[in-house]
Amino acid sequence: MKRTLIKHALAAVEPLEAITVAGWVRTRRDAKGFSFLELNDGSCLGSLQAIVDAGVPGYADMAHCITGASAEVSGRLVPSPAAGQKWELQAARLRLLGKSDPSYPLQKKGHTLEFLRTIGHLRPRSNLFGAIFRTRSRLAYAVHTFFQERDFVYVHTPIITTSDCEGAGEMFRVTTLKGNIDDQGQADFFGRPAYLTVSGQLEAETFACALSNVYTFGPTFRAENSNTARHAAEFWMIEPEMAFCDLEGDMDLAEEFVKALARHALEECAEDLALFGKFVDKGLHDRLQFVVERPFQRVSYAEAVDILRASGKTFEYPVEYGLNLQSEHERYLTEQHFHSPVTVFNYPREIKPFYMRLNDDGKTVTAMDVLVPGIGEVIGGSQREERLDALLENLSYHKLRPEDYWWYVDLRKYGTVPHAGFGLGFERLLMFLTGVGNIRDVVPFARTPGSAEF
RNA sequence: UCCAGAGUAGCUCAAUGGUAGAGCAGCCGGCUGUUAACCGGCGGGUUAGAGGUUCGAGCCCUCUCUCUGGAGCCA
Repeated sequence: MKRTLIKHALAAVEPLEAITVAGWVRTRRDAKGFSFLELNDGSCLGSLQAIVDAGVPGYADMAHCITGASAEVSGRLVPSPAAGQKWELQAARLRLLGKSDPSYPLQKKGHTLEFLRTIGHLRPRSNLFGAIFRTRSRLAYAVHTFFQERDFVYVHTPIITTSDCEGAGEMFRVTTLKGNIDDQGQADFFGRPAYLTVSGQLEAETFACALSNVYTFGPTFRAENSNTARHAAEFWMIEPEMAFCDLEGDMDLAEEFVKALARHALEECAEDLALFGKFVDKGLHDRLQFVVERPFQRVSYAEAVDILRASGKTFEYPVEYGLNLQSEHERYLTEQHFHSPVTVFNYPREIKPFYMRLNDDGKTVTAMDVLVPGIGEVIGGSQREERLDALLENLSYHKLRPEDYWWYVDLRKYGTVPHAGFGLGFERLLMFLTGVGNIRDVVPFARTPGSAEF
Protein backbone atom coordinates (compact mmCIF):
# COMPACT_ATOMS: atom_id res chain seq x y z
CA MET A 1 0.00 0.00 0.00
CA LYS A 2 1.18 3.47 -0.86
CA ARG A 3 2.15 5.66 2.06
CA THR A 4 0.27 8.88 2.63
CA LEU A 5 2.18 11.83 4.06
CA ILE A 6 0.63 13.02 7.30
CA LYS A 7 0.52 16.49 5.82
CA HIS A 8 -1.87 15.24 3.17
CA ALA A 9 -3.91 13.13 5.58
CA LEU A 10 -4.48 16.14 7.84
CA ALA A 11 -5.52 18.24 4.86
CA ALA A 12 -8.18 15.73 3.77
CA VAL A 13 -11.58 17.13 2.78
CA GLU A 14 -13.45 13.88 3.25
CA PRO A 15 -12.95 10.58 5.09
CA LEU A 16 -10.54 8.16 3.43
CA GLU A 17 -11.25 4.44 3.43
CA ALA A 18 -7.80 2.93 3.46
CA ILE A 19 -4.58 4.81 3.97
CA THR A 20 -1.18 3.99 5.41
CA VAL A 21 0.92 6.50 7.29
CA ALA A 22 4.34 6.08 8.81
CA GLY A 23 6.35 8.19 11.17
CA TRP A 24 7.87 8.56 14.59
CA VAL A 25 5.85 8.27 17.76
CA ARG A 26 5.49 11.61 19.50
CA THR A 27 3.40 10.29 22.36
CA ARG A 28 1.13 7.42 23.29
CA ARG A 29 -1.81 7.40 25.67
CA ASP A 30 -3.37 4.11 26.66
CA ALA A 31 -7.08 3.75 27.31
CA LYS A 32 -9.24 0.80 28.22
CA GLY A 33 -8.96 -1.59 25.32
CA PHE A 34 -7.16 0.77 22.94
CA SER A 35 -4.35 3.30 22.61
CA PHE A 36 -3.93 6.79 21.19
CA LEU A 37 -0.77 6.90 19.10
CA GLU A 38 0.47 10.22 17.78
CA LEU A 39 2.65 9.95 14.71
CA ASN A 40 4.71 12.69 13.08
CA ASP A 41 6.57 12.23 9.80
CA GLY A 42 7.99 15.72 9.45
CA SER A 43 5.94 16.53 6.37
CA CYS A 44 4.22 19.20 8.42
CA LEU A 45 4.11 20.53 11.94
CA GLY A 46 1.09 18.53 13.01
CA SER A 47 0.90 14.91 14.10
CA LEU A 48 -1.80 12.41 13.25
CA GLN A 49 -3.60 10.67 16.10
CA ALA A 50 -4.22 7.00 15.48
CA ILE A 51 -6.76 5.00 17.46
CA VAL A 52 -5.44 1.47 17.81
CA ASP A 53 -7.89 -1.05 19.30
CA ALA A 54 -6.36 -3.85 21.32
CA GLY A 55 -7.56 -6.41 18.81
CA VAL A 56 -5.87 -5.10 15.66
CA PRO A 57 -2.92 -7.00 14.18
CA GLY A 58 0.31 -5.72 15.62
CA TYR A 59 -1.16 -4.38 18.85
CA ALA A 60 1.18 -6.66 20.80
CA ASP A 61 3.98 -4.27 19.81
CA MET A 62 2.18 -1.28 21.29
CA ALA A 63 4.30 -1.52 24.43
CA HIS A 64 7.32 -0.64 22.29
CA CYS A 65 5.62 2.35 20.67
CA ILE A 66 7.14 4.86 23.06
CA THR A 67 8.26 8.33 22.11
CA GLY A 68 10.85 8.14 19.36
CA ALA A 69 9.90 4.72 17.97
CA SER A 70 9.02 4.41 14.30
CA ALA A 71 5.79 2.78 13.20
CA GLU A 72 3.39 2.34 10.32
CA VAL A 73 -0.36 2.43 10.74
CA SER A 74 -3.00 1.50 8.17
CA GLY A 75 -6.64 2.23 8.55
CA ARG A 76 -9.55 4.61 7.93
CA LEU A 77 -9.20 8.37 8.19
CA VAL A 78 -12.32 9.52 10.01
CA PRO A 79 -13.52 12.74 11.64
CA SER A 80 -12.34 12.89 15.22
CA PRO A 81 -15.12 12.95 17.81
CA ALA A 82 -12.96 14.77 20.35
CA ALA A 83 -11.54 18.25 20.37
CA GLY A 84 -7.94 18.87 19.37
CA GLN A 85 -7.89 17.49 15.86
CA LYS A 86 -10.13 17.37 12.82
CA TRP A 87 -9.12 13.92 11.61
CA GLU A 88 -7.90 10.75 13.24
CA LEU A 89 -6.85 7.37 11.94
CA GLN A 90 -8.92 4.36 12.98
CA ALA A 91 -6.23 1.71 12.79
CA ALA A 92 -6.77 -1.64 11.11
CA ARG A 93 -3.15 -2.63 11.49
CA LEU A 94 -0.10 -1.50 13.43
CA ARG A 95 3.43 -2.27 12.37
CA LEU A 96 6.35 -1.39 14.64
CA LEU A 97 9.29 -0.49 12.41
CA GLY A 98 11.95 0.50 14.91
CA LYS A 99 11.95 0.40 18.69
CA SER A 100 13.23 3.39 20.58
CA ASP A 101 15.63 2.90 23.45
CA PRO A 102 14.25 4.33 26.71
CA SER A 103 17.21 6.73 26.65
CA TYR A 104 15.63 8.67 23.75
CA PRO A 105 16.54 12.23 24.71
CA LEU A 106 13.64 14.12 23.14
CA GLN A 107 10.78 14.49 25.55
CA LYS A 108 7.25 15.64 25.02
CA LYS A 109 8.00 18.75 27.00
CA GLY A 110 10.03 21.70 25.86
CA HIS A 111 13.80 21.58 25.63
CA THR A 112 16.32 24.37 25.64
CA LEU A 113 17.95 25.25 22.32
CA GLU A 114 21.35 24.65 23.93
CA PHE A 115 20.48 21.06 24.77
CA LEU A 116 19.00 20.43 21.33
CA ARG A 117 22.25 21.61 19.74
CA THR A 118 24.03 18.76 21.50
CA ILE A 119 21.72 16.26 19.77
CA GLY A 120 21.92 17.67 16.26
CA HIS A 121 21.07 14.28 14.79
CA LEU A 122 17.72 14.14 16.61
CA ARG A 123 16.65 17.75 16.88
CA PRO A 124 15.03 17.79 13.41
CA ARG A 125 12.39 15.56 15.01
CA SER A 126 11.34 18.36 17.33
CA ASN A 127 8.50 20.69 16.37
CA LEU A 128 10.67 23.78 16.30
CA PHE A 129 13.52 22.38 14.23
CA GLY A 130 11.19 20.59 11.86
CA ALA A 131 9.55 23.96 11.26
CA ILE A 132 12.87 25.74 10.85
CA PHE A 133 14.22 23.32 8.26
CA ARG A 134 10.99 23.08 6.31
CA THR A 135 11.06 26.88 6.15
CA ARG A 136 14.71 26.87 5.13
CA SER A 137 13.91 24.54 2.25
CA ARG A 138 10.99 26.59 1.01
CA LEU A 139 12.91 29.84 1.19
CA ALA A 140 15.87 28.33 -0.67
CA TYR A 141 13.42 27.41 -3.40
CA ALA A 142 11.99 30.94 -3.28
CA VAL A 143 15.48 32.37 -3.82
CA HIS A 144 15.75 30.51 -7.11
CA THR A 145 12.21 31.39 -8.11
CA PHE A 146 12.86 35.07 -7.48
CA PHE A 147 15.91 35.20 -9.73
CA GLN A 148 14.74 32.78 -12.39
CA GLU A 149 11.53 34.76 -12.85
CA ARG A 150 13.67 37.83 -13.47
CA ASP A 151 15.89 36.11 -16.06
CA PHE A 152 18.92 35.79 -13.82
CA VAL A 153 21.29 32.94 -14.69
CA TYR A 154 22.37 30.67 -11.85
CA VAL A 155 26.17 30.36 -11.83
CA HIS A 156 28.06 27.77 -9.79
CA THR A 157 31.13 29.72 -8.76
CA PRO A 158 34.01 27.63 -7.43
CA ILE A 159 34.17 26.50 -3.84
CA ILE A 160 37.92 26.01 -4.03
CA THR A 161 39.57 29.23 -5.12
CA THR A 162 42.99 30.81 -5.41
CA SER A 163 41.74 34.38 -5.37
CA ASP A 164 40.96 36.43 -2.30
CA CYS A 165 37.85 38.58 -2.36
CA GLU A 166 39.62 41.14 -0.22
CA GLY A 167 37.77 42.44 2.78
CA ALA A 168 35.57 39.41 3.09
CA GLY A 169 37.54 37.72 5.84
CA GLU A 170 40.01 35.00 6.78
CA MET A 171 40.21 31.96 4.49
CA PHE A 172 40.52 28.24 5.12
CA ARG A 173 43.54 26.75 3.35
CA VAL A 174 42.86 23.73 1.14
CA THR A 175 45.90 21.51 0.80
CA THR A 176 47.18 17.99 0.31
CA LEU A 177 50.55 18.91 1.80
CA LYS A 178 51.89 17.68 5.09
CA GLY A 179 54.24 19.44 7.46
CA ASN A 180 55.02 23.12 7.08
CA ILE A 181 52.73 24.05 4.19
CA ASP A 182 53.83 27.68 3.96
CA ASP A 183 57.23 26.78 2.51
CA GLN A 184 56.00 24.53 -0.29
CA GLY A 185 53.14 26.33 -2.05
CA GLN A 186 54.32 25.32 -5.54
CA ALA A 187 54.26 21.65 -4.62
CA ASP A 188 50.64 21.81 -3.59
CA PHE A 189 47.80 20.14 -5.46
CA PHE A 190 46.91 23.18 -7.54
CA GLY A 191 50.49 24.41 -7.92
CA ARG A 192 49.73 27.35 -5.67
CA PRO A 193 48.01 27.98 -2.35
CA ALA A 194 44.27 27.36 -2.56
CA TYR A 195 41.43 28.25 -0.22
CA LEU A 196 37.74 27.72 0.41
CA THR A 197 35.82 30.59 -1.10
CA VAL A 198 34.80 33.56 1.02
CA SER A 199 32.73 35.00 -1.81
CA GLY A 200 31.81 34.15 -5.38
CA GLN A 201 31.59 37.79 -6.31
CA LEU A 202 34.72 38.16 -8.47
CA GLU A 203 33.81 35.10 -10.51
CA ALA A 204 30.17 36.17 -10.67
CA GLU A 205 31.26 39.50 -12.14
CA THR A 206 32.89 37.71 -15.05
CA PHE A 207 29.64 35.93 -15.82
CA ALA A 208 27.58 39.10 -15.41
CA CYS A 209 29.90 40.64 -18.00
CA ALA A 210 28.73 37.96 -20.42
CA LEU A 211 25.23 36.83 -19.43
CA SER A 212 24.01 40.18 -18.02
CA ASN A 213 22.16 39.13 -14.87
CA VAL A 214 23.51 36.26 -12.80
CA TYR A 215 23.36 34.98 -9.25
CA THR A 216 25.17 32.49 -7.09
CA PHE A 217 23.75 30.57 -4.17
CA GLY A 218 26.15 28.26 -2.41
CA PRO A 219 28.33 27.48 0.56
CA THR A 220 30.79 30.10 1.74
CA PHE A 221 33.53 29.78 4.31
CA ARG A 222 35.10 32.18 6.77
CA ALA A 223 37.94 31.18 9.08
CA GLU A 224 37.37 34.07 11.47
CA ASN A 225 37.38 33.25 15.16
CA SER A 226 33.95 34.79 15.54
CA ASN A 227 31.91 33.65 18.50
CA THR A 228 28.55 35.28 18.08
CA ALA A 229 24.95 34.26 17.50
CA ARG A 230 25.15 35.44 13.87
CA HIS A 231 28.47 34.04 12.60
CA ALA A 232 29.26 30.59 11.27
CA ALA A 233 32.39 29.24 9.62
CA GLU A 234 30.28 27.66 6.87
CA PHE A 235 27.19 29.41 5.59
CA TRP A 236 25.22 29.89 2.40
CA MET A 237 25.44 33.12 0.51
CA ILE A 238 23.36 34.54 -2.29
CA GLU A 239 25.18 36.91 -4.64
CA PRO A 240 23.36 38.52 -7.56
CA GLU A 241 25.45 40.48 -10.03
CA MET A 242 23.92 42.71 -12.72
CA ALA A 243 25.54 44.21 -15.77
CA PHE A 244 24.34 47.64 -16.94
CA CYS A 245 23.23 48.42 -13.41
CA ASP A 246 24.14 51.18 -10.96
CA LEU A 247 23.90 51.52 -7.19
CA GLU A 248 20.29 52.65 -7.40
CA GLY A 249 19.29 49.50 -9.27
CA ASP A 250 21.31 47.44 -6.83
CA MET A 251 19.47 48.88 -3.84
CA ASP A 252 16.15 48.39 -5.61
CA LEU A 253 16.87 44.72 -6.19
CA ALA A 254 18.05 44.16 -2.61
CA GLU A 255 14.86 45.66 -1.24
CA GLU A 256 12.66 43.79 -3.67
CA PHE A 257 14.44 40.56 -2.79
CA VAL A 258 14.04 40.86 0.99
CA LYS A 259 10.39 41.80 0.55
CA ALA A 260 9.75 38.89 -1.80
CA LEU A 261 11.18 36.38 0.64
CA ALA A 262 9.26 37.87 3.55
CA ARG A 263 6.09 37.64 1.49
CA HIS A 264 6.90 34.08 0.53
CA ALA A 265 7.39 33.13 4.18
CA LEU A 266 4.07 34.70 5.16
CA GLU A 267 2.17 33.01 2.36
CA GLU A 268 3.85 29.62 2.00
CA CYS A 269 5.11 28.85 5.51
CA ALA A 270 2.16 30.09 7.53
CA GLU A 271 1.83 27.07 9.81
CA ASP A 272 5.51 26.96 10.73
CA LEU A 273 5.60 30.76 11.04
CA ALA A 274 2.75 30.59 13.53
CA LEU A 275 4.90 28.30 15.68
CA PHE A 276 7.78 30.79 15.58
CA GLY A 277 5.34 33.55 16.49
CA LYS A 278 4.15 31.55 19.48
CA PHE A 279 7.41 30.24 20.91
CA VAL A 280 10.28 32.23 19.40
CA ASP A 281 9.25 35.77 18.54
CA LYS A 282 5.79 37.11 19.40
CA GLY A 283 6.07 40.06 17.05
CA LEU A 284 7.24 38.07 14.05
CA HIS A 285 4.11 38.18 11.92
CA ASP A 286 3.60 41.93 12.34
CA ARG A 287 7.22 42.62 11.58
CA LEU A 288 7.18 40.63 8.36
CA GLN A 289 3.93 42.26 7.33
CA PHE A 290 5.55 45.62 7.96
CA VAL A 291 8.61 44.69 5.91
CA VAL A 292 6.45 43.60 3.00
CA GLU A 293 4.29 46.72 2.99
CA ARG A 294 6.61 49.61 3.77
CA PRO A 295 9.50 50.98 1.71
CA PHE A 296 12.95 50.60 3.23
CA GLN A 297 14.53 53.81 4.44
CA ARG A 298 17.56 54.95 2.46
CA VAL A 299 20.22 57.19 3.91
CA SER A 300 23.76 57.99 2.88
CA TYR A 301 26.55 57.16 5.29
CA ALA A 302 27.01 60.91 5.89
CA GLU A 303 23.32 61.31 6.72
CA ALA A 304 23.48 58.28 9.01
CA VAL A 305 26.38 59.85 10.89
CA ASP A 306 24.38 63.08 11.25
CA ILE A 307 21.35 61.17 12.57
CA LEU A 308 23.49 59.32 15.10
CA ARG A 309 25.16 62.52 16.23
CA ALA A 310 21.82 64.33 16.57
CA SER A 311 20.29 61.41 18.47
CA GLY A 312 21.64 62.61 21.79
CA LYS A 313 22.43 59.00 22.62
CA THR A 314 25.76 58.13 24.15
CA PHE A 315 27.33 55.25 22.26
CA GLU A 316 30.14 53.07 23.45
CA TYR A 317 32.02 53.67 20.20
CA PRO A 318 32.54 57.10 18.68
CA VAL A 319 30.43 58.32 15.77
CA GLU A 320 32.75 60.09 13.41
CA TYR A 321 32.90 60.48 9.66
CA GLY A 322 35.47 57.98 8.35
CA LEU A 323 34.88 55.37 11.03
CA ASN A 324 32.89 52.23 10.48
CA LEU A 325 29.39 52.08 11.84
CA GLN A 326 29.36 49.75 14.85
CA SER A 327 26.63 47.25 15.71
CA GLU A 328 25.18 49.63 18.26
CA HIS A 329 24.95 52.37 15.60
CA GLU A 330 23.33 50.11 13.07
CA ARG A 331 20.87 48.86 15.64
CA TYR A 332 19.95 52.40 16.64
CA LEU A 333 19.24 53.34 13.04
CA THR A 334 17.08 50.37 12.18
CA GLU A 335 15.49 49.61 15.55
CA GLN A 336 15.03 52.99 17.18
CA HIS A 337 15.27 55.75 14.61
CA PHE A 338 13.56 54.32 11.54
CA HIS A 339 11.81 51.26 13.01
CA SER A 340 12.26 49.55 9.66
CA PRO A 341 14.92 48.07 7.39
CA VAL A 342 17.43 50.72 6.36
CA THR A 343 19.75 50.87 3.38
CA VAL A 344 22.90 52.87 4.09
CA PHE A 345 24.96 53.86 1.02
CA ASN A 346 28.04 55.85 -0.09
CA TYR A 347 30.58 54.87 2.54
CA PRO A 348 34.04 56.46 2.92
CA ARG A 349 36.52 54.92 0.53
CA GLU A 350 39.06 53.99 3.19
CA ILE A 351 36.81 51.55 5.04
CA LYS A 352 35.62 49.60 1.98
CA PRO A 353 37.32 47.12 -0.41
CA PHE A 354 39.06 47.83 -3.69
CA TYR A 355 36.35 46.75 -6.11
CA MET A 356 33.79 49.38 -5.11
CA ARG A 357 33.22 52.23 -7.52
CA LEU A 358 34.66 55.58 -6.52
CA ASN A 359 32.10 58.39 -6.45
CA ASP A 360 32.71 61.75 -8.11
CA ASP A 361 33.49 63.32 -4.74
CA GLY A 362 36.65 61.20 -4.68
CA LYS A 363 36.00 60.36 -1.04
CA THR A 364 33.13 57.88 -1.00
CA VAL A 365 32.43 54.61 -2.77
CA THR A 366 29.17 53.12 -3.94
CA ALA A 367 28.79 50.68 -1.08
CA MET A 368 25.43 49.81 0.39
CA ASP A 369 24.41 47.82 3.44
CA VAL A 370 20.88 46.71 4.27
CA LEU A 371 20.26 46.71 8.01
CA VAL A 372 17.28 44.97 9.58
CA PRO A 373 15.95 45.13 13.12
CA GLY A 374 17.22 42.39 15.41
CA ILE A 375 19.97 41.15 13.11
CA GLY A 376 21.86 44.16 11.85
CA GLU A 377 23.62 43.82 8.51
CA VAL A 378 21.94 41.29 6.28
CA ILE A 379 23.14 42.51 2.88
CA GLY A 380 26.34 44.15 1.76
CA GLY A 381 26.81 45.27 -1.83
CA SER A 382 28.08 47.90 -4.21
CA GLN A 383 28.36 49.16 -7.73
CA ARG A 384 31.68 47.79 -8.98
CA GLU A 385 34.51 49.94 -10.28
CA GLU A 386 34.25 49.43 -14.05
CA ARG A 387 36.85 52.05 -15.13
CA LEU A 388 40.21 50.44 -15.76
CA ASP A 389 42.29 53.39 -14.54
CA ALA A 390 40.23 53.85 -11.43
CA LEU A 391 40.39 50.13 -10.60
CA LEU A 392 44.16 50.02 -10.97
CA GLU A 393 44.44 53.13 -8.83
CA ASN A 394 42.18 51.52 -6.22
CA LEU A 395 44.24 48.33 -6.16
CA SER A 396 47.36 50.28 -5.42
CA TYR A 397 45.46 52.40 -2.85
CA HIS A 398 44.67 49.13 -1.05
CA LYS A 399 48.23 47.86 -1.58
CA LEU A 400 47.15 44.95 -3.77
CA ARG A 401 49.01 43.65 -6.83
CA PRO A 402 47.11 43.99 -10.14
CA GLU A 403 48.73 40.80 -11.45
CA ASP A 404 46.97 38.82 -8.73
CA TYR A 405 43.69 40.06 -10.16
CA TRP A 406 44.66 39.98 -13.84
CA TRP A 407 41.50 38.34 -15.10
CA TYR A 408 39.36 40.65 -12.97
CA VAL A 409 41.20 43.62 -14.44
CA ASP A 410 40.75 42.19 -17.95
CA LEU A 411 36.98 42.64 -17.63
CA ARG A 412 37.66 46.38 -17.63
CA LYS A 413 39.92 46.10 -20.67
CA TYR A 414 37.50 44.29 -22.92
CA GLY A 415 34.12 45.94 -23.20
CA THR A 416 33.66 47.11 -19.65
CA VAL A 417 30.16 47.95 -18.41
CA PRO A 418 28.73 49.46 -15.26
CA HIS A 419 27.65 46.64 -13.00
CA ALA A 420 26.57 46.07 -9.44
CA GLY A 421 25.67 43.34 -7.02
CA PHE A 422 25.37 42.32 -3.41
CA GLY A 423 25.90 39.45 -1.03
CA LEU A 424 23.24 38.20 1.32
CA GLY A 425 23.80 35.67 4.10
CA PHE A 426 21.04 33.12 3.71
CA GLU A 427 21.14 32.14 7.39
CA ARG A 428 20.89 35.73 8.53
CA LEU A 429 17.86 36.16 6.35
CA LEU A 430 16.40 32.99 7.86
CA MET A 431 16.99 34.38 11.34
CA PHE A 432 15.17 37.52 10.34
CA LEU A 433 12.25 35.65 8.77
CA THR A 434 11.83 33.07 11.54
CA GLY A 435 12.78 35.15 14.57
CA VAL A 436 15.31 32.48 15.61
CA GLY A 437 18.05 34.29 17.49
CA ASN A 438 21.07 32.05 16.92
CA ILE A 439 22.56 31.17 13.54
CA ARG A 440 23.45 27.70 14.89
CA ASP A 441 19.74 26.94 14.97
CA VAL A 442 18.96 27.73 11.34
CA VAL A 443 21.85 25.58 10.01
CA PRO A 444 21.29 21.80 9.98
CA PHE A 445 24.78 21.15 11.34
CA ALA A 446 26.55 24.34 12.33
CA ARG A 447 30.28 24.81 12.00
CA THR A 448 31.66 27.32 14.46
CA PRO A 449 35.09 27.76 16.07
CA GLY A 450 35.86 24.64 18.08
CA SER A 451 32.69 22.89 16.97
CA ALA A 452 32.09 20.61 13.97
CA GLU A 453 30.22 17.66 15.48
CA PHE A 454 27.93 15.58 13.26
C1' U B 1 40.05 36.96 20.44
C1' C B 2 38.09 40.39 24.62
C1' C B 3 34.33 41.30 28.71
C1' A B 4 30.45 39.14 31.75
C1' G B 5 27.62 34.92 33.44
C1' A B 6 26.71 29.68 33.90
C1' G B 7 27.92 24.19 34.49
C1' U B 8 24.11 19.46 40.23
C1' A B 9 20.00 12.73 37.83
C1' G B 10 18.41 11.57 30.67
C1' C B 11 15.85 16.89 30.70
C1' U B 12 14.38 21.54 33.62
C1' C B 13 15.89 23.21 38.18
C1' A B 14 16.43 23.29 44.10
C1' A B 15 20.00 22.67 48.18
C1' U B 16 23.29 29.14 55.25
C1' G B 17 30.45 25.68 54.44
C1' G B 18 27.42 20.40 57.93
C1' U B 19 23.10 13.39 55.56
C1' A B 20 22.64 15.88 47.52
C1' G B 21 16.42 16.83 46.50
C1' A B 22 11.88 17.86 43.34
C1' G B 23 9.09 17.87 38.75
C1' C B 24 9.26 15.64 34.05
C1' A B 25 11.27 11.36 31.28
C1' G B 26 12.18 5.77 32.01
C1' C B 27 10.46 1.04 34.36
C1' C B 28 6.19 -1.56 37.22
C1' G B 29 0.98 -1.23 38.51
C1' G B 30 -3.94 1.35 38.38
C1' C B 31 -7.70 4.51 35.97
C1' U B 32 -9.54 7.02 31.85
C1' G B 33 -12.08 9.06 24.06
C1' U B 34 -7.10 10.69 25.65
C1' U B 35 -4.36 14.90 23.65
C1' A B 36 2.41 18.58 27.59
C1' A B 37 -3.49 13.02 30.32
C1' C B 38 -4.09 11.52 35.53
C1' C B 39 -2.97 8.43 40.38
C1' G B 40 0.54 5.10 43.19
C1' G B 41 5.36 2.71 43.44
C1' C B 42 10.67 1.84 41.84
C1' G B 43 15.48 2.72 39.90
C1' G B 44 18.56 6.87 38.73
C1' G B 45 24.60 11.26 40.95
C1' U B 46 32.83 11.11 40.16
C1' U B 47 27.73 18.12 41.75
C1' A B 48 32.14 19.64 34.09
C1' G B 49 37.69 18.23 35.14
C1' A B 50 42.28 18.95 38.09
C1' G B 51 44.37 21.04 42.31
C1' G B 52 43.95 23.98 46.94
C1' U B 53 41.76 26.13 51.80
C1' U B 54 38.91 23.69 55.86
C1' C B 55 37.50 19.12 61.16
C1' G B 56 34.12 19.17 56.94
C1' A B 57 33.32 21.89 50.00
C1' G B 58 27.88 21.38 45.20
C1' C B 59 28.90 26.13 47.88
C1' C B 60 35.26 29.51 49.15
C1' C B 61 40.25 30.00 46.07
C1' U B 62 43.45 28.74 41.45
C1' C B 63 43.85 26.60 36.65
C1' U B 64 41.55 23.97 32.48
C1' C B 65 37.28 22.63 29.47
C1' U B 66 32.37 23.52 27.65
C1' C B 67 28.09 26.50 27.01
C1' U B 68 25.35 31.27 27.06
C1' G B 69 25.00 36.70 26.49
C1' G B 70 27.57 41.07 24.74
C1' A B 71 31.78 43.17 21.76
C1' G B 72 35.30 42.98 17.60
C1' C B 73 35.63 40.89 12.48
C1' C B 74 31.56 40.19 8.84
C1' A B 75 27.13 37.94 5.69
